[in-house]
Amino acid sequence: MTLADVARRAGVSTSTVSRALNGTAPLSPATVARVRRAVDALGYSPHRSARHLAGGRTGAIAVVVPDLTNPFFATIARGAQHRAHENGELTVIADAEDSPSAELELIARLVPDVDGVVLCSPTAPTARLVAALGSRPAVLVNRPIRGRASVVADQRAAVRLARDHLRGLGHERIAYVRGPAGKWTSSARDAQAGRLGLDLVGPVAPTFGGGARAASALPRGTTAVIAHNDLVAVGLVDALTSSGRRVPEDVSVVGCDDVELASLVRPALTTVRMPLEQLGRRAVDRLAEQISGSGPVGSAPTAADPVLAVTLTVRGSTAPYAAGRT
Amino acid sequence: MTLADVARRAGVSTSTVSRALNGTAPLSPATVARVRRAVDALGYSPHRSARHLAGGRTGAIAVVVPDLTNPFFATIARGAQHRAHENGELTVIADAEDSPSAELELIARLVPDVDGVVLCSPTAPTARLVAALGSRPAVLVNRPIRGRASVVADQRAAVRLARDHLRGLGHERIAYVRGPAGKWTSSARDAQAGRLGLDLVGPVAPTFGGGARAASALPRGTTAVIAHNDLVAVGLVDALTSSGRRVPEDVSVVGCDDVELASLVRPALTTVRMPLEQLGRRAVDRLAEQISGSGPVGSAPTAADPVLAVTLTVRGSTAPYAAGRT
DNA sequence: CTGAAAGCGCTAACAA
DNA sequence: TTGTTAGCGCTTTCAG
Repeated sequence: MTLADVARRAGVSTSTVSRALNGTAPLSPATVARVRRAVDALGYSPHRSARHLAGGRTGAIAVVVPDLTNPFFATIARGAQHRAHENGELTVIADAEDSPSAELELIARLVPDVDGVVLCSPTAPTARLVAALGSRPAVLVNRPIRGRASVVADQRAAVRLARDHLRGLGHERIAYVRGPAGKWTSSARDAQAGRLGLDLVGPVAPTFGGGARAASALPRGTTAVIAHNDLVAVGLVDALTSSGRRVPEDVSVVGCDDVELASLVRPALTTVRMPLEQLGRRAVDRLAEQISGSGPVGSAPTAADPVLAVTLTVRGSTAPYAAGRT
Repeated sequence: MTLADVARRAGVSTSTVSRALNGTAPLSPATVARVRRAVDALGYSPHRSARHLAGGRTGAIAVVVPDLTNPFFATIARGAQHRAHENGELTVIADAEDSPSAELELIARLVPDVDGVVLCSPTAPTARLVAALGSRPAVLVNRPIRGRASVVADQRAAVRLARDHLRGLGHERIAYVRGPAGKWTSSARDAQAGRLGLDLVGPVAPTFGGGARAASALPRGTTAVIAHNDLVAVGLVDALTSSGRRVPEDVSVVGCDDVELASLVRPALTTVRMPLEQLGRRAVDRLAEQISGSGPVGSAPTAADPVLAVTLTVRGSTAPYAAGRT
């Protein structure tokens, strides 16, 4: 089943079929219809490699995540794959196993075989990334780099939402546990926390253990704390609990990301939900623009980088501040 | 950078370079060495699509998982990618989003572009899978199908390990919460539970809610329960706890899979650890055999299907049975 | 053991 | 608006 078969069946030349399928040149509607009919009469589907070799698109995009076993990233990848699928593009999801060098290697390996790349929270140095990407279509997720397209979740709103919730509950001494220095999401959230006048704690590792560590570093008088992410929040709650302080009666805790874990622990975690699947979808949309886009792609993003809204999910780990009561 | 460049540099023909690189024909060691030197002097790397188009391998394999956001599957995928990478093959990880039809569609879409496919716990009907795979190299993970290669974790040992642990602790009335009918892992575990004479409960959905439901269906006098998986176990513990029964003082609970969650909840879950990454690696190994293997691949697995060992991770959710005491 | 030549299926000038 | 003609980079007969 090749282009030639279709051409024969439709009574036109192979180039006409090619053009009809790719919209590469103006064709008479009649011809297009005839070709289209032949195509699905024959159940034809183009040969990806042939198309690629001949200088066309590969019809595939790559999505690189730092840690596939982290549902946070897996969900973004899912959103991306979903959207790409709708566009008829194949998606190659690749796992960098939390290694910057593996990440770079993956990119290098994938780039020749796809039309574009989506990079989720890449961990490699900016300069390296820029070099690896060259002028290829690419979109960064949650890690803006000048001159390249990106899509991010609203980190400032995340911290603000958590703070406002706590304030509304009557809390005044609110601590914020910082995430690992160097990660964009950390810096973005940390900066906002500082701006908001929260008591900064950490940075700590973005893990359960990190949360435990943070628990013992809380300023005296703290009645509420916002953690850099859910895992830290859970570790924090655990440490707090085993040191005799009750959550939420004695201290309220808010997480960030709303991973599944947050709804499974007791008390369930109040947390900020990130639009994960949407991040993936938007990234693919932006990538599609670049791929089909005109001009020297890669260097000049066509539109403003979208900042996606986040929302607060209130659960059992937060309660009104009531000194003396309960 | 093409084959021709290498050929020129090495002073041989392109076909010789091709043969040297693929070991397709007997070549004098001297020639091979010369070619090899030229290759890495030039930093040459073959053009995947060209190679594919010309009838060679694509140098890529696909790994299809039913739910990428489930760390259980993501970890298997990681193992697979890791090993494939070592073999110099590119890995395409794809997410079926828990839809059997999407799964089938993915397979159909990927199969023409890869040398082989690894299917993790596929959810589509056997007949459909067989049809979709045709005679292409493929390996099934945790879902044996006659006539196709597969690699599985030892489900029987999993239940046995849990039972023995509980027995050793003095428990005699042990319940087993069954997973969803139709899944291979469920049936394998359920059958073993029956064989072992445990009190069967369920089946319930493999979720937190399923565990909660199971809690109220436990036979009177039950002092220990083994759940189909960790999520169910956690839901079970939660329901038990809120109905006033303490874990592990009143009833011991054992999960299965040892996902991260198991170590994060309180009490932490005693559970059976599955060799996830190893499953992925072995699957790729078996796939590699088929791909390079002789004979009509796909129909006659070359070796016996491996059954990988599992281990028990003891944590806080289990304790000795001591009627009357503590 | 090695070279020459013929495509694989498709796209992209270049004509018409 | 459409057809003709070259290849893309590689593998593979077929000679030698």
